[in-house]
Amino acid sequence: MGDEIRRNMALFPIGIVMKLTDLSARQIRYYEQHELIVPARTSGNQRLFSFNDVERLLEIKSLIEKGVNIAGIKQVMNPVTRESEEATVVSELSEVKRRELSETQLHRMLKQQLLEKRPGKASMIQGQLSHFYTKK
DNA sequence: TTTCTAACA
DNA sequence: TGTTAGTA
Repeated sequence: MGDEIRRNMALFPIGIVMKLTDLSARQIRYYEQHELIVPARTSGNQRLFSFNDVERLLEIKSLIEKGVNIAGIKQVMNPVTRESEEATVVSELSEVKRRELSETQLHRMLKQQLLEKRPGKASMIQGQLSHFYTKK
């Protein structure tokens, strides 16, 4: 169960996540306000995202593109619980780790794990639920 | 330079 | 959501 920790390690600042997800900083922060994601924070109050955070953002992005609003996404996605706690626990360690890795190394790590570890999580219920929570 | 919060032409 | 202001 060590892979669980790796995926919840808070590693990247918002700038990297923006490029990785093609979401604006405004959107990322907005989704956080609605508790769709709960990234860790550095001692300087800067957000640090984990692989799970990025995956959740991609999932959110996908649903938004399908016309699902925040309320709908909240009901479709599992609420943030233990994941955020674990991310917080390792935030300090991660902050140090992050400085040991170059930006390009981080990009590699993410792309790899994101591409290989992606067994279609989309289920049928999402499409059906979107019918009720879609906002024209 | 990058990120943060708050606010609004 | 975009964007800007004033910081840290």
